[in-house]
Amino acid sequence: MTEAVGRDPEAVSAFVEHFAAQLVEAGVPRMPARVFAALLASDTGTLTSAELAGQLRISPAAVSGAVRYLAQVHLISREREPGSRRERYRVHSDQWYEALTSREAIIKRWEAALSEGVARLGPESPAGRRLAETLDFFEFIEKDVAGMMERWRAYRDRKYG
Amino acid sequence: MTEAVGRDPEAVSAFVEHFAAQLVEAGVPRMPARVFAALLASDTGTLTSAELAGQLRISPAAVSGAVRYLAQVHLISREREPGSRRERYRVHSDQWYEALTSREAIIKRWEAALSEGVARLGPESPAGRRLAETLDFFEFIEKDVAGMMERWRAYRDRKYG
DNA sequence: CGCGTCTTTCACAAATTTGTGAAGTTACCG
DNA sequence: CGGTAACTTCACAAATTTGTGAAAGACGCG
Repeated sequence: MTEAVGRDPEAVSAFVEHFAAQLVEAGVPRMPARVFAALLASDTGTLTSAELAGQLRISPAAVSGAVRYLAQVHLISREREPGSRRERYRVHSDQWYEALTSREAIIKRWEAALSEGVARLGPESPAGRRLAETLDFFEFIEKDVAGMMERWRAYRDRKYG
Repeated sequence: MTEAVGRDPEAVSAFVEHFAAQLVEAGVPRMPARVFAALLASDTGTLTSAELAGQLRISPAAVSGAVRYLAQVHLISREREPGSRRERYRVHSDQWYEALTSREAIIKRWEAALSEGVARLGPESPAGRRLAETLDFFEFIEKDVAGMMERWRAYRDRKYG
């Protein structure tokens, strides 16, 4: 066993389950949420599949599924330990919140749907106008979020070096 | 039947189902998503329970459940038509995106969980530091989002009067 | 090149979620 | 004050999702 479990397994587990529960409420599937929280609470920010299975008391299959999900939405990356078929999963400690908050791909699809709606309903109809304004909002947000992340990085660099 | 169905029911329905599908993918339960999309695509921005049930081909019970959900997360408001037991549901056309994007309550709970995690794991441990920085991020975001909404309103007022 | 370990895939059982019909409640209207 | 239209609650059936064990697949190592 590596340092992964941390000094006080009880404390780690308490945090992992509690934080995961919040993510679940926000719409994240349960296993991915637990895996993600476990990674976040690990000292190195990385854990192997076996460590995750042991710590969370779930089957390797469940780890596999959760990890695939998290990688797909770019919340973690998978790296192969050289000289082993062991895989290491890592939180993108500097980027993961962007994935959680901006969700660019999803917004893009919203925009596409709205845009089509404007065309279908007619840009001059009251409903069409409402949709157009909504679309406008998302386009605005999308640009502004980029700036916000910029500001965050500046703030963080100043504070944490 | 009021103007609720719009000029081309086919077009309205196509948009409603398509947009709702995108919301569902983002984690919104199906019925609330459909009801919300229908309201968004209505000319007045309001529909009655009966209109929703008819247009979406769902039972009054389903409308009731969806509407309760949407009201709880402040995506719609319910108003009583004076002199009728009919209820009218309305999209908060100026505010609904804030509810969708900032999700303040959820972030608050994330912050609480993170804060507790920092305490439990120790602010000086590597994991504790990671959690602390994450918490910091959310606090930053929370403040900045307020500013972003401000900028949106200014932009919108200029453009739409 | 084949052994052993780690990971993924697959089919299924369990648990959860979803939407419905029907009964129950509320409150307008005569 | 009933009658009744409109909404809500409740219990349940259907559908979906979730996590598992078992088997198959990948791949480093000897």
